[in-house]
Amino acid sequence: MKTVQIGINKVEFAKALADETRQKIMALCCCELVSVNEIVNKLDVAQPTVSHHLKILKNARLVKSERRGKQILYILNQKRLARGCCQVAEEFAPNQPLKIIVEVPD
Amino acid sequence: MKTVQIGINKVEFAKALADETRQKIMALCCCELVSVNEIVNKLDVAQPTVSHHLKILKNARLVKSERRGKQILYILNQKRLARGCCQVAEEFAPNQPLKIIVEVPD
DNA sequence: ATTACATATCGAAGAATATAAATATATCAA
DNA sequence: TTGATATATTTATATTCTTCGATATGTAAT
Repeated sequence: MKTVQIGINKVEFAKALADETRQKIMALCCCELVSVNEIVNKLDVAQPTVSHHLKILKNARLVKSERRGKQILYILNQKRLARGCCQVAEEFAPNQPLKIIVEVPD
Repeated sequence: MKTVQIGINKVEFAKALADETRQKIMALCCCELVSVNEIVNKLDVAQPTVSHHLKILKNARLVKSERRGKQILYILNQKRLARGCCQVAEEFAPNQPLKIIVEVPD
């Protein structure tokens, strides 16, 4: 059994979240595949800016992407986001009342 | 009935977490009251730097403080941290498998 | 091959942030 | 009140980050 990736860099994780524009992008792609242009059109920022933020999210593995024709579609990696949040909470708030997190298989 | 404070500013929350030094400080005061000097001595940063970071954490309500004599003691606000994490997860990862968070009263 | 379209990368400018030295404020002890 | 200690604030500097125009790369259609 190989171990692939243990944990998440909490600083990188938090930095990826720490921007208004990136949070807007995350909201847009949290639940469906969206193209870069769709994001550009819905936000008031230039295309290179969106690409830049997507790169940061990609490096933090918070989004996945796939090409469809000329477009590249992005979607949030919900699992990774949730794990990051849990990891931060467990690290810094270990005594919180009692938090039982159950992941039920499909 | 007065409403006091609904939710947490997710950008401010993430920004407060998005620094290596601040995460070290949070780790140091996550579970006990610590003085500024204790933090300074355990980290390799100057005292004004620590005060600066504590102020940011305080503004985000992620730490509480109280004076004891000449010292000011800080402690992480675990509840607020946990709520921030949950709020981020719920906002951006609403479809995560099945996450049951149960808070059991004392 | 050429053109059009979609996205990425480069480079520069400005804004925000982290850091620390110097100084101010507050508390305690003598 | 003076001196010592602890922390905060001010100020300056260096670094990092965000943004966008210009340009490059990649894909599809003709």
